[in-house]
Amino acid sequence: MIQSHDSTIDTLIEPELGALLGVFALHNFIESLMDDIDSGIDVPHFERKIVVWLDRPKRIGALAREMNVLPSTMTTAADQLESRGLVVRERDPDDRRAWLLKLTQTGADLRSALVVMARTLLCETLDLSADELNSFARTSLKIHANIQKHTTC
Amino acid sequence: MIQSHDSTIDTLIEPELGALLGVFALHNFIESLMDDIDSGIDVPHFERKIVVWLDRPKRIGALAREMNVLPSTMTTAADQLESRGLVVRERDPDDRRAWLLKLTQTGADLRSALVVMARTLLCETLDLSADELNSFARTSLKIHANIQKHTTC
DNA sequence: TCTGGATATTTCGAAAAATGAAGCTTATCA
DNA sequence: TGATAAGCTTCATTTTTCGAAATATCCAGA
Repeated sequence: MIQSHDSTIDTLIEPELGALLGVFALHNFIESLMDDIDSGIDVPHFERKIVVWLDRPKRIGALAREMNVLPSTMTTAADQLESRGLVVRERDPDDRRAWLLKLTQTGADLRSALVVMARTLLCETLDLSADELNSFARTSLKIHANIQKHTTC
Repeated sequence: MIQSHDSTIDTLIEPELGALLGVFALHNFIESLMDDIDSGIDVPHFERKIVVWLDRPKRIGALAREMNVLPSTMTTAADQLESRGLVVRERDPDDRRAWLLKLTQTGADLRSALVVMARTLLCETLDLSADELNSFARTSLKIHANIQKHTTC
């Protein structure tokens, strides 16, 4: 198992690569924060993520694509959220095959609590300046919008 | 299942919230890109992610914390990577309990291929200006560094 | 208008992934 | 020196996700 030093190399970091790792790190950090926050809330982890993603009513299939899971996985999670009164399924008026997941008031309250607390911890913990945060948010929003273009239902 | 409109509300988006969603979206987007890229590479998904995370040799426990998984999960994944010749385990010279995961040349080659291709697709697909990308990368690197402070082994 | 192909979601068994308790070794501290 | 904590591993169990098949709906082209 132990080999000589010559058979391995150290890799270099380029700026964009650092950006990727930063995004990964931030994503994982936020996830671990969310795990910590709601140890008192009996909602499974993935379902909690869905609640955060539901900034507006979305189709099950679109949400699955955004979150990089299969539709069948999203179906199961939606069942869970629905049984807990956090979302309702509504027919998409534009397409009778499709369903919209929409937060209930209970779901929206949970979402607000999750997001506000995660965001507060994020700003305090990561020590970004106002400029950095605004710029990061602006680019991040643009990225989000551009990605939506690629996954629009 | 179908309820009246009065029982649900629409939520508003604040900028920092958009930033969070952007990060989530970007993370998922990169992951789906990586899924697409290496359909010809017989390495499971999580193990591929580990390869990207190994910008330098890291302890199994530290890596597990960074990636928000349990050490036992990381052990299994490391076994896989080792059996494929992508990493080697080396004793941490500072602590004989601990192991460092270090990329082999094969692992480093795979990492370069994954990262370069993902980054190229990222820049072309998401249409960021050079300023936006550099600023995003800079903040992202800072975020990464700050998060490392919270998970240092 | 009709038809064939594509799409949206669901079901449910199978597969994959992750957990978590227990164990061994090593490090730290009083 | 002894007690406690930390790092990693093992392996049985649980959880999560996949994926094939099915049904309903949509849509473009003939």
